[in-house]
Amino acid sequence: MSSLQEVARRAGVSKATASRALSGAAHVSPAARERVATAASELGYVVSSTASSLVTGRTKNVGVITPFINRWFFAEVLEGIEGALIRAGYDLTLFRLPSEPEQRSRLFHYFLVRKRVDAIVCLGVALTPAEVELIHTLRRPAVGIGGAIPGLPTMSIDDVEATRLATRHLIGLGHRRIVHVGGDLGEQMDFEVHARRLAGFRSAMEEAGLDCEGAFRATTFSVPGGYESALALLADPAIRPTAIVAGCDEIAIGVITAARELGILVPSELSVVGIDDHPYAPMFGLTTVRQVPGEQGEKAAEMVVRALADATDPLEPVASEIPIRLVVRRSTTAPPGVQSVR
Amino acid sequence: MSSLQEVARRAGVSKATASRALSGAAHVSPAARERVATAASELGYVVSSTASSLVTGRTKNVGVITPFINRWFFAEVLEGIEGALIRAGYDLTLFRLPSEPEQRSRLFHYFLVRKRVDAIVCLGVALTPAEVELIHTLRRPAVGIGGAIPGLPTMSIDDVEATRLATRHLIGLGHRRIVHVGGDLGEQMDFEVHARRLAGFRSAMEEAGLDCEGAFRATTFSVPGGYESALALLADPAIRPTAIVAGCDEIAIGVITAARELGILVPSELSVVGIDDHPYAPMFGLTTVRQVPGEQGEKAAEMVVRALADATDPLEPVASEIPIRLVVRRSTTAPPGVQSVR
DNA sequence: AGCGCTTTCGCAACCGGTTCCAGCACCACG
DNA sequence: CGTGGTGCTGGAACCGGTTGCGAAAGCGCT
Repeated sequence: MSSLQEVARRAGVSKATASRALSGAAHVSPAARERVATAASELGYVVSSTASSLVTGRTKNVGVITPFINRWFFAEVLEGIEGALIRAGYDLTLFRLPSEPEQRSRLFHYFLVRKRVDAIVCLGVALTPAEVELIHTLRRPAVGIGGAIPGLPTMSIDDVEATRLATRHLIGLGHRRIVHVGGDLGEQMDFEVHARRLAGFRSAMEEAGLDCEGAFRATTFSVPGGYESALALLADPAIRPTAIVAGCDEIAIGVITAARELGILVPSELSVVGIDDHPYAPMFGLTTVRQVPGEQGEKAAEMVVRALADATDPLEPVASEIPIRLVVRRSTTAPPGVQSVR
Repeated sequence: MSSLQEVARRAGVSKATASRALSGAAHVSPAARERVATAASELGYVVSSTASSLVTGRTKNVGVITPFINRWFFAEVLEGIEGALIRAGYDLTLFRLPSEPEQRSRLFHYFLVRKRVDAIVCLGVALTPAEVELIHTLRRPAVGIGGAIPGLPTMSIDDVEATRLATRHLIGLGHRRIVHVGGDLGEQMDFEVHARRLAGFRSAMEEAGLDCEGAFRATTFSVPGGYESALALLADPAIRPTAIVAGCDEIAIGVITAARELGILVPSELSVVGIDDHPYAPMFGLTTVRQVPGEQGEKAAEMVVRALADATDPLEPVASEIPIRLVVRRSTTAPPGVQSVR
């Protein structure tokens, strides 16, 4: 528990020189630098981060705000962020976004405003204009993940394009009766992912001249959600679609499970496409639109780190879109009675 | 961005009084307290946590070390910890445990030793005696989750008892040919959960006079792991067991999926028990041994917070075991040809 | 009214670094 | 040999709070 003072004394130099020697770059003679280094290691000296950040104003700490931790996408992004931050020498302080507005504003003002974090990563959180404003006046680098935030750089996939890709794939195979089982528009997260994925589905359907009437089923973004929804949807052969575009892979897996339970063969009687390329997708042979959340987290973290390192160049408030691509597996084929095109 | 100095000036008192007034308890007249409070709120004053912790030595920050973020158990515990910490006014700094020993020791010495965190929660990390020693000499409260750590208080379930419960349930139903599909002993985590769950299985089998020879299949702790393993295990009717004890619910779900794919009826031809009571368990009608990871995290966090609040009473280094219980659903019944006992 | 006690308040010394600025030694050059 | 410059170094002033200690003020008591 030794202080810089003691290191300096042991090395026979002043606190100032010791500080310069340890922080690397400065005008310090090689001899002095050497003596300080050995003194420090002999004493097991570690700089006090609080003292250091009090004077520099930098905490070497990045705050991450997210509504969920225990969901695949979020946990995966978090891992990506964590890795990139540690690599750059930053700690990660985790905040779960409170749902009550009052708590939320307290989080922003109390925890983020004051010297606790150097920068902010907002994961799956659509900031209000006032919050963006606050971040700007504090001159803290910030980046969003999961959707565009006006005034802030963001990383996300193009959700509209994702379902469009999936839907076009099915249409291309010859499907006409397609249903989208997606997230409930009412209980969606801050970002309008659910609405955007529905929009992509609609766009592809309309582009092919297909009717979207009744072609959307809302459910929760989970395996049981897809399962329940599919049980209801597939029970009646009269209205049964030949293909389903799921809002995410977990829903898709629920759908496949329900289909199997009802004795409906996938893909010969029912094609299913998901979005995500979840680790479980290969096992179900799920055709899906691939995104890599960990990569998004990593890129976002690297952005703030870069901005922190080079204060001269503030982050451009642009919405970057991570490329996605369709991964075709065994869960999709031509509809019954239609010759496979390929 | 106002300082205490300015608040004091505006309230017409000294820095000292202002500090005392804001921190609540002290000998400050109601009038002065009031004036300081309004001055602070008018200026939007927020105390600088770095300055404050420099002098007090407390950071109001708890470090959590974990090897994984994106696994059900870990993410769930993390949520529990986060909630409890925020409620107590603490921040949570997240560290993923590096696998390289050198990085690991750097994490302990550099990040944890020095004023960055007041306390430590080790999630799924078995500390070495040296690490425990270090924590003790630094007098930092610490608690482990996921298994017992000598010298430290820990929260976990009794893993041996968990599989024993599950196995006894099957034996009670009349099963004799039971296989345990569990975690690979080689690639297990720091704690010997896999080995302990296997031990519980063995103990129940032996207690009933059943042979354990070849009754264990190692796989990864995931749905695909259980799926692959079950495909291989169930393919040959000659060796097919009548029941499977899965190392966790995800494995169990993989097993059920594989069984369905092979046309094996669950539970009439194959009973399956899991451990966890994963959110997906009800959908698969999975009989399982219930644990609530979020609760474990919450309790652990509350323990360190309590220790932090009351320094006089250091944490007893005892291993607390969270109660577990069997939740019977539809995936288990008497084996084929045996009359149901119940 | 005088005394002692309690409460309230301000001064100043910290906490442990970083960094500005001035001093100093030493070198090269004219 | 004097002078200007360069490279190291140390003193000291911060950063923004907390807290021990003594002074001052307020109070009840004899």
